[in-house]
Amino acid sequence: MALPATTSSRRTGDELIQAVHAAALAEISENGLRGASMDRIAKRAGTGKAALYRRWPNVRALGLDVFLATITESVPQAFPNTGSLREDLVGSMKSFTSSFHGPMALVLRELISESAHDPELIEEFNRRLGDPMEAELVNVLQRAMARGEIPTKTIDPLIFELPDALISHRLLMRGEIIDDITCEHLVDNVILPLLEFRR
Amino acid sequence: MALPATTSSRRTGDELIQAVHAAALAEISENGLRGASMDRIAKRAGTGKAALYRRWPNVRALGLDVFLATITESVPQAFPNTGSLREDLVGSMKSFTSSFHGPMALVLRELISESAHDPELIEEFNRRLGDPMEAELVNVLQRAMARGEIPTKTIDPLIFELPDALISHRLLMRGEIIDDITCEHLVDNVILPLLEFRR
Amino acid sequence: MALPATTSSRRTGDELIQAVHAAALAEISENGLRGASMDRIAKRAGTGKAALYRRWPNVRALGLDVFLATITESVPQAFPNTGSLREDLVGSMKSFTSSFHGPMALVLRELISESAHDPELIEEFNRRLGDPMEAELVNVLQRAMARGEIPTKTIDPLIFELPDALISHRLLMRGEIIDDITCEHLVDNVILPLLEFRR
Amino acid sequence: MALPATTSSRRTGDELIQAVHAAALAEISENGLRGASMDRIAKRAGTGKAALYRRWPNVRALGLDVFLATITESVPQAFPNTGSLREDLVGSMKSFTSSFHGPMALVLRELISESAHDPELIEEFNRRLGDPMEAELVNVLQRAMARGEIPTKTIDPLIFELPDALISHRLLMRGEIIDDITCEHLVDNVILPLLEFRR
DNA sequence: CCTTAATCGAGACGGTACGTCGTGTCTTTAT
DNA sequence: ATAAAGACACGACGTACCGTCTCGATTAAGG
Repeated sequence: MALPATTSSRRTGDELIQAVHAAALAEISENGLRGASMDRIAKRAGTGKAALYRRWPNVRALGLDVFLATITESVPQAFPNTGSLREDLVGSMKSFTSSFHGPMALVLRELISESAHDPELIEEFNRRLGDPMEAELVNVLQRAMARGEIPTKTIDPLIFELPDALISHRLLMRGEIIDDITCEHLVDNVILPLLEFRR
Repeated sequence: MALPATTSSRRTGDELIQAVHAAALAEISENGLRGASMDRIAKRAGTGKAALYRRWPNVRALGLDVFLATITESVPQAFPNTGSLREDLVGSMKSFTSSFHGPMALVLRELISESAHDPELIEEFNRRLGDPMEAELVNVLQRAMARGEIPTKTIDPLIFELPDALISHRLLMRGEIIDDITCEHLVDNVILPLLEFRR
Repeated sequence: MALPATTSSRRTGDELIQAVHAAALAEISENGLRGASMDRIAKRAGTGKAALYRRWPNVRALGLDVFLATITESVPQAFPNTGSLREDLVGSMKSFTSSFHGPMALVLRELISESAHDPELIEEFNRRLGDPMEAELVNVLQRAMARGEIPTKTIDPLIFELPDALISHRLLMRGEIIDDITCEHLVDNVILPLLEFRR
Repeated sequence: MALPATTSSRRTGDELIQAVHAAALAEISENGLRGASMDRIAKRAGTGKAALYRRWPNVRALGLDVFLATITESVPQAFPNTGSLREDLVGSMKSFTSSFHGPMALVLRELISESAHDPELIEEFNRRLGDPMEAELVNVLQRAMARGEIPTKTIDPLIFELPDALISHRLLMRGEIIDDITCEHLVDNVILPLLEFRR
């Protein structure tokens, strides 16, 4: 019958990591990334602290790992290709923001907050989420240029920053992920005008 | 008779607060707002922890107080009135950003970071710095409307958020206050176009 | 109509002392002499700490004062003179021990306990309670010698110590004042035999 | 191969306890049990407060532990058996009292003093020192009865209390352990007469 | 297959900071 | 001058975490 043989009392590798992820997620949801303690996560996961510190240097790194593991499941790696710049942009923003349900938004908030004290966290975050997304965005824009929706010229990098900045600002200050209406509003009234979008 | 006061061995009210502010500033500069400890601030200020906790509930509140006390000295309460919207905007942004020298920028960074865990901090911050600045900005824009530089219509509040969002984003992610050139860039390529500025 | 004129908001001298005594007694009953705090006593008495420290150097001294003020009201200053050594001894012991009701016994217990750290407390205690009692005891014994109940010779001072030692020992270890039966037992089976009492 | 162990940088169990005992003894000798602080004991022992609180709930319990550990090394567990009741009694009292050198006497004083606030301390004290000694004393008396030195009848328990009471009374009030001469005096003029000792 | 090395669970260790409380002194305001 | 109120400087309290380390038990790998 090939049962997975978890009769054992000790867990190893992936099995353990799953348990820790679950424990960390619970702990962070309850106490925030800031209030989470390695002690409690270990207790919750039914393991010792050493097993945690062997894999993650501190709570932040663990938190980021859990966050990204959870998010990258639900965030589509490729942005939509609708044939319309507006739809591509709105769609990708919506799909990004909508992937943060309740607790995940708060975890993201705390990760952003912790960025101020942890350059490695920023780096890892960009490497695993920011950079891929930026690359996709570039594709979206290049397709729009090819279609003639926007002028073929270098795009002011400042414009790239605006959505990120706005999302993190709202999240930090109000604790809310921007909703779908705000996404459309941002695209229609800020991004597209600045890109000299026509039609 | 003009005796120089302060013959006393114990400090009272304002005198003590000055000492604490200085101590807290030093401590925060060295260890960050996050790494600052009430113990050490008290020791530095030559007082006891009780005197601190009597006035501030935690390090964040103290940090904010010190920050605002320092900043509100150097930030001009009224924005410039040059007769030109562009000059008004660029001038006020520059004067705002340039008031954060070295350590102050880092303190601001940490305050923004801590905002994620402390709604009262946000409130106090807005009350003492954000709101007055927004009011001034409204004046600037009304003057520009009167002069006919921008259309007389309600301005999308999203636009108000962009500078704040950008400043805090850059500060969190890169630890830098945006420089004068970026200020001009932001005004010329983002704000003014979105305001439908003519001439 | 000669009302006692406590219309004033400030109390003076004796009036204040009465209030402090009452407050201290309440505080000590609740928290023990050890757990009593000047802060709370002042608060209870509706006065400031300065008024307390102006009169008593510390909680122990105040406690002793309250204790003696209360006790010396109820302890008869002179021992009985019944014409019988046994009756004199039993009577004086009983009248002494029976003057400690509930809370007072605990206060005495704590005073004895604090004696270990406060020589002045011992001194004051002896001066105001121990010495007078010893003097009375000497009278009792001299009368007995005159009546021929015990030999006319110097009495071993060790015997004087036994009742005190026993009372304090029982109080410290068990928290109880010795009862009337034990008083009689002590006199009949220890003190009188050692005094070579006849008949 | 007989390696000398203890190459480690961290101490474990017994090793740590030894260090703490030494530190506590030093601290108590300097500041008294009352003035001793967990902070300082930890500092002296080169450990953290947590390691102390993990084992002892407060300074008193630690003090008692140190005291008993030190005393039970030097106090002979079995009383002498000289064939003479007087010698047995005097010998055992002397050997008991003489085991308190300088600082130890003061520690005992403070422990007795603290007994007033800590029933568990009394219990532990009796369990580890008082009860064994009483058992030995019973043996001494039974041997004396067998030899016919004292009448074979139940002994008034009050008599058992007298030495303890006297020792603790002297210690509390004068800070002194009774000396050898007083021991003999007590045995010859109080204990033996009350036991109806003959010869 | 059996040893050897690694990892697991548990928790102690040496530290640091927390926020509260109590002390005894000192200042302020008002009687 | 002294009462009431409470701030001040100090330092101990007992708790919670941190990140490291130790320890025996268990398991996986490799010769």
